[in-house]
Amino acid sequence: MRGTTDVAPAELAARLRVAGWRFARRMRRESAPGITPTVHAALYSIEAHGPMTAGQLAAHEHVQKPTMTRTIASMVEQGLVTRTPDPLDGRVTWLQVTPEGRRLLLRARRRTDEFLAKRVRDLSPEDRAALDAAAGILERLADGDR
Amino acid sequence: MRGTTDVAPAELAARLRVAGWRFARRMRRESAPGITPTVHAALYSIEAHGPMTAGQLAAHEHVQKPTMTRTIASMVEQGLVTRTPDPLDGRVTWLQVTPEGRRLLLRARRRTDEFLAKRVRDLSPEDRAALDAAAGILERLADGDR
DNA sequence: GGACATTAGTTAGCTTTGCGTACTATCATG
DNA sequence: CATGATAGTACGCAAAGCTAACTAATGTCC
Repeated sequence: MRGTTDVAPAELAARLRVAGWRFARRMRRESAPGITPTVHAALYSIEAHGPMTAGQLAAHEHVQKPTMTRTIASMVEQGLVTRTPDPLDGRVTWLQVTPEGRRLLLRARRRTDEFLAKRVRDLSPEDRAALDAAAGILERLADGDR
Repeated sequence: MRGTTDVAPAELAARLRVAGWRFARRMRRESAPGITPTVHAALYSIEAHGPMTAGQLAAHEHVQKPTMTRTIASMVEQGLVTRTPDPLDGRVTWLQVTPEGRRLLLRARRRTDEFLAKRVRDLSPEDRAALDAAAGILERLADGDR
């Protein structure tokens, strides 16, 4: 990647914003029936992280607690996660993915493949490597607190 | 970029979905007051493209026409774009960015800078190059029709 | 040990932004 | 001129974010 002319931050920022927004919109349209992107992301986090509290999950997803409350309610209603009250601290409840939830996650992943992975597969290895790097950088950009 | 171990499409897809979604969420949170991301994107497109019809704009943004109708109504109400009926075809109206709209676009861009470009500036040139490449690839991924 | 602050989570209500269906107005074509 | 296609709108629904205000539980401090 030597010899690349350096990129102007402001323009890159503008392009990123547009590209990212459009990408997210498309992802919503292509998401599997029965699982919205928000639920998908939350479920994914719980599975990856192990048992979490609602507050931890909200912080991790960078979302306000009331927003997460609703997402969790929806997941519980669908039987995707269980709430278990903490025996020591009566304020907190722990969230865990059910087998049902794990199944849905797998199914959704397969469904995403139909759309996204197919296209990813059509990219050159170089492009894939660029995207792979970008995914990490994007997350850092999105997550910072400042 | 030789020597990079090749990336598994399915996993890259999963990471991309999560990263993209989170990034978009963050962009919404950081968007300038007085301009929502959707309006921002639409305005940006009209300015970049020159005069467009509502249908063209909807297609370009990959959004249904009714959705775009509402976005346009909001922009017209705020004085950001003007509607001019086509003199030959009574069904179509042409959209143009007003000076007001251009001003807002500039302001929003500066505002985005406060958040995004600052972080972009902190990246290494290599990371910036990766993101630059990724922005284009992401758009291609999001835009395809298949 | 009781008053007060802090923390986890919920409830309620608002906004944005997507969708689909169904409609109107205009144009094109046989 | 009737019939069909096309541009755009109206309307209602759902997802997903926010803030403000609340409840319940826990901590703290005199």
